[in-house]
Amino acid sequence: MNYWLFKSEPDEYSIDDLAGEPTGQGRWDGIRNYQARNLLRDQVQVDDPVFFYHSSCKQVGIAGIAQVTKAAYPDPAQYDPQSPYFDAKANTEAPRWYCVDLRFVKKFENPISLARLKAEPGLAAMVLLKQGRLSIQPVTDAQWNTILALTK
DNA sequence: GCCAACGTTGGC
DNA sequence: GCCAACGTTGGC
Repeated sequence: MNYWLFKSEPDEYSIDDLAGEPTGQGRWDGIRNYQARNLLRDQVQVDDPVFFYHSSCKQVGIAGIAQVTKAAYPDPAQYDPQSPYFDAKANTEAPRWYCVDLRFVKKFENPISLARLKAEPGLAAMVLLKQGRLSIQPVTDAQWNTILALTK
């Protein structure tokens, strides 16, 4: 089992959107970066816990927790010419892009801001702080626990 | 396979 | 809206 941090712009898809999914699950699609794709396809497993991170918004930071309910499968949006995530070079024999399904677990009463994460000495090695642009990131056990402690 | 040009992400 | 960081594209 691995811990993760997934980034989303809340204007596009927020933790409240996930919490409000009528089926109880949401699809994490639209990943169009190879490094993120590889992590999603090869390492993200069912039941892995995920920090839900809000980027490019008023309250940048970790908004809550989700959990993987379905491991990687080809992202249907890559085949849909109407979708902004359409990829003409993708085909069903050789999918390029993958997605997973998530369920909502909890929303933090107080989101943990990026500034707070930066201020925490134990988190200096976080991928988020080292390689800010990666949208699917591994989180170590120690980092996970350190961050959870900040919510209390 | 190098690398310049270009596009995107994302914090501020 | 600016701009730094960095990923991707494409000519050679």
